[in-house]
Amino acid sequence: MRNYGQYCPIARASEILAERWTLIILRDILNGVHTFSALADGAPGLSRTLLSTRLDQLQRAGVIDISPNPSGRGNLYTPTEAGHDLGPVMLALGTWGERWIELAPEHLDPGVVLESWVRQYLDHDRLPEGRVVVRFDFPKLAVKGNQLWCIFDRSGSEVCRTYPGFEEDLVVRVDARALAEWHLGKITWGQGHDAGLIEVMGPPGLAAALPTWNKQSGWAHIDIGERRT
Amino acid sequence: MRNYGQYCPIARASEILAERWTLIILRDILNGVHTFSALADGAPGLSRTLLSTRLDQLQRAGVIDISPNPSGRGNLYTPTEAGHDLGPVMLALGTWGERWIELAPEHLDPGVVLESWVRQYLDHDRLPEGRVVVRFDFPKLAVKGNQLWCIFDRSGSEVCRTYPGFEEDLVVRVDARALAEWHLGKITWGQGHDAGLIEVMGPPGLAAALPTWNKQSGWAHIDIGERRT
DNA sequence: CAGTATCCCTTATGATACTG
DNA sequence: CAGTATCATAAGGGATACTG
Repeated sequence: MRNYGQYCPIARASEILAERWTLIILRDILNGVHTFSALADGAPGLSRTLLSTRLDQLQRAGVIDISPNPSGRGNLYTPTEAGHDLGPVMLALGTWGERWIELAPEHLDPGVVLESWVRQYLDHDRLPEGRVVVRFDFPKLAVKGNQLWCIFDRSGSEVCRTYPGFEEDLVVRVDARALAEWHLGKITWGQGHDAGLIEVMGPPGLAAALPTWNKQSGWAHIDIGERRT
Repeated sequence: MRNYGQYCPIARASEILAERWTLIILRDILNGVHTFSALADGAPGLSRTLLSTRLDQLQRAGVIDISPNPSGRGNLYTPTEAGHDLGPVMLALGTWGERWIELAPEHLDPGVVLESWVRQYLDHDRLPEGRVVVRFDFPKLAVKGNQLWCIFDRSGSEVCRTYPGFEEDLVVRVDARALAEWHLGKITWGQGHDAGLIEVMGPPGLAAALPTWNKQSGWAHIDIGERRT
């Protein structure tokens, strides 16, 4: 049953929002991700079929608009006013999640960690001129998938799962959890470094610059000290 | 895939909360509904099997406690501290739902409307001594299921789908939407009455008392005037 | 009564192939 | 590339029967 039959506002909202992937997609749209492919890239594990279905449902529910992309092909998926108004819901949900749901190994897909970095936390204005290619080694993982590349570029950065063909400027040996906690504002880069969880190899200037290319996470302020899980 | 693989707090929270029925069940538990049967009654359409599964998941996620019911048989399902802390999430979600999701006919199961009345909005302290039996006729509906009974009693009220065997003290002809909107604080009883959507037959004193047995809805203050759906 | 195990079916979803 | 239609499959969920 897709319908709860309840007039309660929580039930009405849940009919639309409490579906698999829906909130993830909406989070990204609200964060400025507006194209089909970019949404797909940000959610590995979500099939394009299902993404298409969800976007349809959100449009019919009046939460997003779908309009042809003026520049380039395809559509643009943008929040309606109702969609924008989901901000407080996202904030409440994320605040709760950060406080109460422990960061478990299954939350630490390194590809997602790097994608998030590039999409959410990277401050392109702080990047140096030109292209910086960084290889990330995740030593804790099985050999398959323990190496990823990031291409940092003011005009658009991206994550590659295979050698991108450009020479590596830096190599970073890093624990996926440390990287995630750094993004979340739980630890500083220096703390990760001192704990031996982050190690950067390459030109010292560039190595020192890497952690400065970031914006502050919106979740950093949440106090999980009170948590008793 | 049950897991999003994402460290983002919204994703972590969604893994647990964004499942079918989960928020409905949690809403009820947070509202003081603590037994299996009462939870099942409050969610027609939810099978006991699934309810059982969801309660299990919520316990494992640390959102509720399950403990033997000291009085009576069965268990008590109560919020943990993490569960209590969902209050703001529920509030944000309900506020959004009330503002943006129109009350459609499929939200107006009259059984649910009456159940909600009895469970959420009824102020037992204001009930008169003894038992008051009220039949509700929902004239807009097909013959099947258009009559329901409520037994109002200080020691516990309930909804019956068949004639409960007690003589009716009042008969109410009512539009399900009007009743729901009254509960939500969108209209007053008098407005519903004047619009011909609520009609009470029976002793005038009792008829006048009926709408005074209520508590104020928590959603009443939400301004949907700005909504543009 | 208060659940839970089992079985079976429906629905949801992923893979693939396809189209503008 | 940006999706969408089709189909096979897996997962989710309901009915029933069962247990303390």
